[in-house]
Amino acid sequence: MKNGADFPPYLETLNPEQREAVLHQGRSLLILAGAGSGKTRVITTKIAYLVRERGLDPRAILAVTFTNKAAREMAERARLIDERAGEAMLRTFHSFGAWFLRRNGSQGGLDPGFVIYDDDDSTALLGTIMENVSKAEVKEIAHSIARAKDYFLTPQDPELDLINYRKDFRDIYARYEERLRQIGNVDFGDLIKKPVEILRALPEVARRFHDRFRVILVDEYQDSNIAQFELLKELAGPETYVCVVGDDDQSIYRFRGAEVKNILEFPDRFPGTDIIRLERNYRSTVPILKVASSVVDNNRDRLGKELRAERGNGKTPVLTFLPDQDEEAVFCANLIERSRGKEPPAAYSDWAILYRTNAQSLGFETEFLRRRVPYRVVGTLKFYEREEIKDALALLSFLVNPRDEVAFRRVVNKPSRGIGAATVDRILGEASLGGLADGIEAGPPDGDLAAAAKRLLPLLPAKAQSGIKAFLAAMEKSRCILEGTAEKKDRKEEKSQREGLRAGEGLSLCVVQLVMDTGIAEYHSSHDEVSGNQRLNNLQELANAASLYPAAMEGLLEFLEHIELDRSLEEERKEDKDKNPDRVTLITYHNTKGLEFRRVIMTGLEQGVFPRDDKEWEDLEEERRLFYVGATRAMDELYISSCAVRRMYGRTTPMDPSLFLREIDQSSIRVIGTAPYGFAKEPALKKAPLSGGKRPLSSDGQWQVGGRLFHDDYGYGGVAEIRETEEGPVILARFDTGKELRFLSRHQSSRITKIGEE
DNA sequence: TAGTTTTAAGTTTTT
DNA sequence: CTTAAAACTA
Repeated sequence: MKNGADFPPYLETLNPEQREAVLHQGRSLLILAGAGSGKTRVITTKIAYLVRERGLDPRAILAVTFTNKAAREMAERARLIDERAGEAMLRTFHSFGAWFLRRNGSQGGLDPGFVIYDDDDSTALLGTIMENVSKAEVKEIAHSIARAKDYFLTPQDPELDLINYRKDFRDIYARYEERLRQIGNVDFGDLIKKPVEILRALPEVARRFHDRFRVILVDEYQDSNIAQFELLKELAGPETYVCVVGDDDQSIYRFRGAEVKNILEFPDRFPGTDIIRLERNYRSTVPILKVASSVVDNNRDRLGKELRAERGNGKTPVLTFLPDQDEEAVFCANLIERSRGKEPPAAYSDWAILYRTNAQSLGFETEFLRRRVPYRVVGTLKFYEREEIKDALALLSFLVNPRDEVAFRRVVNKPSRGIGAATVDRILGEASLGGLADGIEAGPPDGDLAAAAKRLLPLLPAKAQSGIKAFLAAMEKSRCILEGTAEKKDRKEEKSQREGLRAGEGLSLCVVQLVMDTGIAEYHSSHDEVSGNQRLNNLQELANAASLYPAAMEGLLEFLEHIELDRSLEEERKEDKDKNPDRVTLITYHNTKGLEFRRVIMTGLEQGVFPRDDKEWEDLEEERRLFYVGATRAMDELYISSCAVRRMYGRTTPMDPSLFLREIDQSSIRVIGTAPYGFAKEPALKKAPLSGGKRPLSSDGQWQVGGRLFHDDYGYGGVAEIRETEEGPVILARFDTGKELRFLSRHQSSRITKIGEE
C-alpha cells in the first residue's frame, strides 16, 4: 500500500482527495468539505487508518462531533472498518468537557459530583440573584451570560460590553458565577470554559493530556465557538496532530456563539496547516446543487469553493407559489401521494419537509393526519421540559448535590408542605452562614441545604416541621437505596405501593421511590384528571430509562449527565417502538444537518419567515447558509414553496416572497403557479387588459382596472377586469397567488381593502 | 399563600 | 392562536 497502487479496499474506494486527507501526515490539516462530499467517511476512515496502518492506540485519538447522534454514528462506522477504531474517544465538546471535569475538576476547586445545569436551571438561579426583575429580563441576561462563556469572556473581561451593554451586567455575571461555585454545579458554558482554565493553570495536567491524545479530529468545525477553539488549542500539545473538518457555507449556529472565523483563520492559528478541499458532491444532481450554490454565492464572507455534482443532470427543481400555509400542506401531501403512484414509486421515507420553525410543523401534521400520510417529526423533544420530569430530575439532582438551591426551591414545597418563601430563606441563610439561629448547634456554612433544614427543624412552624421531615425522610431513604444500606423490607414495600409506578432494574427503583415518597407522583397524577395519567406515564418512562443505570451514586450521576447532554434519547426510542419506518420526515432546516433525502420540499420561503428577518447582514448571511444546507440535503428532487399569506399569532399576514428566491439561478428552476408581484420580472399587473392606454373605471367610480387591493385570505392582487351588469359593476380581482375573485362593487367584502391605484 | 382569572407576549435554531 | 406571566381573590 506504500506505493499508492495497492491500497486496502477501504482506502481503494476513496477518491484521490479523500485518500490524501486520510493518509495526510504533518502538523495539522484543514479539510474543507462541501456538502455531500463524504467527510464523515473521511474521518471514520482516517481513524481506522491511524489505528490499523499506523499502529496508533485508539485511546490516543479524540474525535469531536457536533451532536451525540453523530458521535454514535461515527463510532459505529469506524468500527465497521476496524473493530479497534471504535475504541477511540468520540464525543461532543460538551460531553468531553464533562468527562474532563469529573476527573480534573477538583484541581480547579470543583467537586466531581457536580450536576449540569441546563438553560432553564441557569435562568432559575439567576432569578434568585436578581430581585424585582421580570422573568423575560432574567432570561435575556441568562442568555448573555451563556454567550459570554461561548466567547470565553470572564466577568472581568473588558470586551464584556459587546455581549450586553447594561452597566450592571458585569456585576450580575460575577454574582452568578459565585453562586454557581458555592452550589458546586456547572452550566453548559462551564463544560468548555473550565477545562480551558484548568489546562492553562496547571501545566502538568495539560502535559498529561498532550501525552494521551496524539490525534485530535474535529467534525463540523464551522460550528465551533471561541471557547471551543481555546479548548482545542490547550488540548493540542506540540506533538499533537490536529485535523478539523468543516464547510464555512454550512455554519448555521452563529446565534449560539459559533464563529465562522474559527475555520477561516484556522491556518493562521495553527501554523503549518495543510488544506485539502473535497469538492466532489456525490449526493445531489447538477440543478439542485446549482440552486443551492447560486443563493450562497451572494454571501460575502466565505472561502468560496466549486462543488461538482458527480451524479450529473437530473430533474429540474420546482418553485411553487401558493395562497397560504394550508394550501402549502395540501400541495406537499399531493406531491407525496402522487409520487407513490409513479414508476418507480417513491416511498414516504424518500420525502422530507423542511421548515424554519418548529411551530410550522403543525399545519403539515394536521393535513397528513387527515390524509393518512405517515410522518415523523424530528426534534421536538419536549419530554425533558415537562413539569413532572423536571420535578423528578430536581429531586435526583438534590440527592446528588444537597447544595443545589435551584433543585431545592423547585421541589421542597411541592406538593405544598407549608414551606413558604420565609422558611426557604431561613434554610438558605442557615446553610450559607451556619449557626445563625439561637439555641441550636452551630452548623458548618457549607451550603448543605438538607443539613441546614434539619438543624432548623425545631425552630420552624409545626406545619413546616412535619413537611420538611417528610421531605428529608424521602431523600434519606433514596440515599440508603443508592448506598445499598436500605432495609430489605423497605424495598419490598415499594413494590406493593398502589400508585401504579413499576420499579424495574437498577436506578429505576430509586426514581420510583423518590417520586412516590415525596408525593410528586401523587401531585401530578391527581392534579389534573385528563393529563394526570399521561404525567404518570412520563414519570414511568423516566424510571424505565433509569433502569439502565446501576443503583448507586455513580449511576445516578451518569444518568443525570446523560440526560443533560443528550436529549435525543427519547426520539430514538420512539422510533423503535413503532415499526413503520416508511414515513415522511418533518424537520427544521437546522436539524437536517448531516442528513440526506431523495426528495426535499423547502417550505415557507417568505420574507420574515425564511430569512427570518433582515435586520443584520451577518444574520442574513447565516440564513443563506441555512438555505444552502437545506437544498443540499436533496438527492434527486427539490421543491420550494412560498405562501402569499401566512397565519401568525392567530392573524393572517400578507407575505413577500423570500429574497433568496430571486437569487436562485433562474435557469435551474421551474416556476409553477403565478409568481407574485415583486417576484416576476414582469409584474402580474401588466397582464391586466388595458384599453387604449386608459384604464376602465367602474360606473360607480369605485374601481379602476389595474387598481391594487388586498384580501385577508388571498393577499395582494389587482383589478383585472370590470364588467357592468344590471346589478352594478362586477369586479374581477386577480391575486398575486393566481387566485381570481369576482364580486359586486356594492357588495365589497370587508376582507378586501383597497390600497390605491397603480 | 394557593389557586384562580385576566392580560400580555411571542415563534428561531441546540449542546 | 397558544402559552406564560402578572394580577387578583378566597
